[in-house]
Formats: sequence, structure tokens, C-alpha cells
Amino acid sequence: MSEVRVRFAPSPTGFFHIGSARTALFNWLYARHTGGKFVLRIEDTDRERNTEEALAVIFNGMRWLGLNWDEGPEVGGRHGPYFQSERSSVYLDYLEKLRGAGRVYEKDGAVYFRLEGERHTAYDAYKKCEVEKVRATPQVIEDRIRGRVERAEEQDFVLFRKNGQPVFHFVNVVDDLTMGITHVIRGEDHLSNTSKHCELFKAFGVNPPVYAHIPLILKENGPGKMSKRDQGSLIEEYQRRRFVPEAVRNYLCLLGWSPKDDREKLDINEIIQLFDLPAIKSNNARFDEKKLSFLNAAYLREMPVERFTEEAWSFLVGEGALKHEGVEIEGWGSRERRYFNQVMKLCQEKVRSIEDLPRFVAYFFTEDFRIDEKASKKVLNKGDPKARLTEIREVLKGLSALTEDILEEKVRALSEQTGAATGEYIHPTRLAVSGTNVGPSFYGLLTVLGKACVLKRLDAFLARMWG
RNA sequence: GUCCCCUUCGUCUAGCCCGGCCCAGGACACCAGGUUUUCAUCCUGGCGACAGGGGUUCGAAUCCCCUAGGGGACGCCA
Repeated sequence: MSEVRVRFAPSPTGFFHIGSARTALFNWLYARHTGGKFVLRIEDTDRERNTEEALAVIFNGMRWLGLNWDEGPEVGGRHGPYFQSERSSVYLDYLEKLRGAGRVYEKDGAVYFRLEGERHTAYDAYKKCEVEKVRATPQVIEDRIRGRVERAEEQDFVLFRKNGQPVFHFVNVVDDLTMGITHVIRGEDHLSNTSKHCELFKAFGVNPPVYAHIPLILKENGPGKMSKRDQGSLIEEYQRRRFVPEAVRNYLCLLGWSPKDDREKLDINEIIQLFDLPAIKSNNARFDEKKLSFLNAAYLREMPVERFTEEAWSFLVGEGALKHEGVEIEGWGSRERRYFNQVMKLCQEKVRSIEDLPRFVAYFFTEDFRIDEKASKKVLNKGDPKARLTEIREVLKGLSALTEDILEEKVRALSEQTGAATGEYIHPTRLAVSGTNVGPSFYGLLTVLGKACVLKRLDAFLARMWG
């Protein structure tokens, strides 16, 4: 049994589409599952958008998702070059092979592939003109996901353009052939192209590789497959929004594949072990950002606190959201950094995404936070918040420093003493020091803010509401 | 228009190949309760699907046929 060799062959368009990413992922998974090789090849023929930046988008995206390639740009390999733009001589050689076999001809300056079979002319309702059609033998594709698929090509097709450049179908087949690709795992949108590719492989006198056409990702709202313009369709977007790459990858695995039991959040090594071609579904899957977000939140919560803090730091610095006790980020020393770490440790279990963080933690870094009106109404319309706040203020004032244990003990004692429920203290106090009714653990919140800050905010709040 | 693929809760899916254990299981979302100091955590419960019609069979989500719907391809784009 020869080694499995799969490839991902993106065209550098400047975007890394989520569908492409999943194709790359499935190829990578299959290579890792079988112990084979994962090849990255850049399909940059006839492309003006083929720039360093466009390439970087793909490389960054793949590395972000953890999809390392065994052969290709930047890592090399024995089947190079891995840029189609550098393989012209190979294409010319293979064109000669077809020419020698009498399978090509020129028309209008372009080179065509000649199908074998009886010819006739027919009106083409799609092209709205008379065309020459060929009754060629149907190509049989033993697709590993769909089973047996038969399709006959019915028109000769272009191999080289008038300008001398080879077209996709030709280079794709020649590259797969010369790079020893054994399995072609690609989107279902290529299924109809496969008959062309089979014709070419056979014209070269070799068997086509094993095909596996994976289902497409449909847009969340509205008809059709996901396109570049759809919200959430680009990997760059998830990178920018600081999604957890493991979560995005996990979610993508679940679109068209499942471990068959009821698990969904799976370690990638386990997925590698379980992954196989026939286990992939054949029907299209609709993108669901809610589920992605759910997984992202789950990954975020279980992340080591150090990594969470680091992610949060780089994002919040980028957003310009940081200041502590009036100290701008540039002036931060270890004291501020320690404060930041405490805030993040406190918030990690509550926040759903890194991008929510600026809003979620704003009041930790400014006195100028806004008081949420809804929360205010909800909290202040119960009992006698002014009295409760005044009472708790006295208790806090008497403490030398705040710790969670002492706070809890003191608030309970106060509650027992006055007969007011602990909630009657907690809710207004949270509102006073954070402006909202949602957030991290209450006692943790006060502890991290510190006594001075809490008292100051309580006074400001009392003055503002009842002063 | 032609050709190809697909069709289980709103969504992702298990079950389908090898018919009975399925008046169809899980997850997200939604709704209702509960826990916790709030909540976007957690727990419990609810809502909710075999596209339709014909066969085959003692028996069909599972096999066959038709219809409908969805998706894709039909480029000197990839």
C-alpha cells in the first residue's frame, strides 16, 4: 500500500474562505489520520492578484488553524516547485504528450482537448448558440463519499489559452499526477469537473486518483453557498475577532463530519484518530455562527488562565481600552500589570468571547463607565437601595482590606443584622461600582477593584442618585 | 435549458450500507423552572424532524420508483 498523498491547492485571491479552510482541514486530517503527506500547492496561474500579501493570508490562516504542510512553499519537498507559476515547463511537456497522442488541436489561437466519440452539432440553450457536441463514454468516478458517480463530458475543452497560459483543469491534473497525489479531497462544486479530469488522466495513460467530494457550506441566511461577502465567511475575520483557533477548527470539523457518538467538543488528536472519508456526510451544511460562538466560549473558559490573559492583553492593547487609575498603558508597571491579570482571572469564566472584553471589563479601567439604565431600573426599584448602600458602605469602610472570604462573611452578618436579604446589598452595590447587573463574581469584583475604589464609587453613586 | 449531487427537529447531526432495539437519540438556538451574589456559567424540563406519493415486506427513517424542493456545474476563472 503506497503512502497517501493529499493536497490543498488554493489560489491566492487575498481571502481565505471558510470553505477552502475546511477543504484544507479535511485534507490535513486525512493525511494525519493515514500517516500520509499533506502538500500545499499554490494555483497562481493567470492571476494578477497573486501577491505576497495574498499568499500571507493563506499561510497565516493555515498556521493559525494549525494546518501544517509537509511539502510546499516555505518547507520545500521533492515534488516542487509548488507554485504553478513556476511549473510552465512541466505543463509544456505534458501538452506534448497529449499532442503526441493526437488528443489536442488548435482553434482560435487556443489549444483544445479532443474528446473521443461521435460528433454532432446541437443548440445549447445555456450558451444560446449552436455547438459541437461529442458522445463520449461516461467517466465513472468511485467517489469515497458519494459512491459511484457517472458523468459524460460532451464538449472539447480548452487546455491552453490564446495567451499561452494553461487553464485550471489542465494544470490541476498535471500537478496532481506529477506530485503523486493519491486522494483528491475537494468541494462538491468540483464534482462536475471531475469528468474532465478523468478524461485527462486517462489521456495521459494513468488512473485518476481517488476522489472524495465534500459537501459545501451554505450561507447562514438566504440561498446558495457561502461567498466571500457573507458575514463570517473569511478566516481572517475570526483571526481579527480573536476567536480561539481550536474552536473554529473544531466547529469546521463538525460541518459534514461527526464522531458518531454524541461528543462535539473534541481534541484534535482524537479527531485525527476518528476521521475517515466515508464518515463524511454527502449533504451540504448550513453555517451557524451561534454554534461556533458556543464552542468558542467553551474553549475560552477551559483555556489556561495565562493564555487567556495574554490573548486579552494583546487584544485590549490593540483596542486602546486600557487605563488604570488614570495611568495610560504606556506608563504601566508591574502593579498595573498585576491588576490586569487579576481582572482577567476574574472574568475568564464569564466572558463569551475576547471581542466582548472591552465592553465587559471597561469599568475596571475607568471611572467614567456608564450606568446601564435597564439594570438601574431593575435593581433600584426593589426595597430601599439607598439605605442598603449606606449600610454596606459603613461596613466596607471599617475593613482594613478586602478579601473574598471576609467580604462574604461581613455581608452575611450585615444581612442578618438588618433583616435585609444579601441580594439587597449585592445588586445595588454591583450596580454602583460597575454600572451593570451582569459581571463576574461579586466578592471577587470588589476585591479586585479594591477598597478605595469601591468606596469612591459608592459615594459617587449615592451622590448621583440621591444627593 | 442540460448534466451531476443532496433531502432526519429552525440549525449541526446520530440512526440508513447489514429493514424490527426509533411513536427517532445528542448538540446549538429558543422557552420554562432550579442552583449560585448578578449573569452570558452550571443543572432539570419543554418545544421540535424521518420532504410528499407510490411500491417491496409480517414489518421501512432505513430497500426500489416517481414527484417536489435544495445545491452545484455548464468560462480562453480557479
